[in-house]
Amino acid sequence: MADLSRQSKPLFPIGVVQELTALSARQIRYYEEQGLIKPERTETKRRLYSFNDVDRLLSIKEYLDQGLNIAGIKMIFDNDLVKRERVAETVVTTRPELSDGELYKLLKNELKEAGRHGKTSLIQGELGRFFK
DNA sequence: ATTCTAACA
DNA sequence: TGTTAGTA
Repeated sequence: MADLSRQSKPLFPIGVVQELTALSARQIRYYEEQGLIKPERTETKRRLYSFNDVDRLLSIKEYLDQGLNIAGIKMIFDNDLVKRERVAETVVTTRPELSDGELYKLLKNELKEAGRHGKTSLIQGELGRFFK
């Protein structure tokens, strides 16, 4: 596990995230209050966002102008976590002959796709009607 | 120069 | 959500 730590490493300050996501600092901090993201803090309380946080913010923006509210987005993220765990469990129980290295490679790709865009399109449509 | 928290003519 | 005030 080397690629994972890179994506979750706290790197950029809110100013950079603002440009990367085209979101206002106010919005970025607000989504944090709502529990959608959890950036690290420096010794002096300044926020540091990871690659994953930025990716998350971009997803939030998409879901938002698709008509979902904070509650709906929370459910989608929670559901993504369940899906990731389910995928991992499935692979492990189905192919016990895989070496750790092979298993890791499979999981890394599966998790990346599931966490990104695509696997959520189904539930996305459902939640859209109840939380907009 | 930047970011942070809190608050609202 | 924007914006502004007073800091760190």
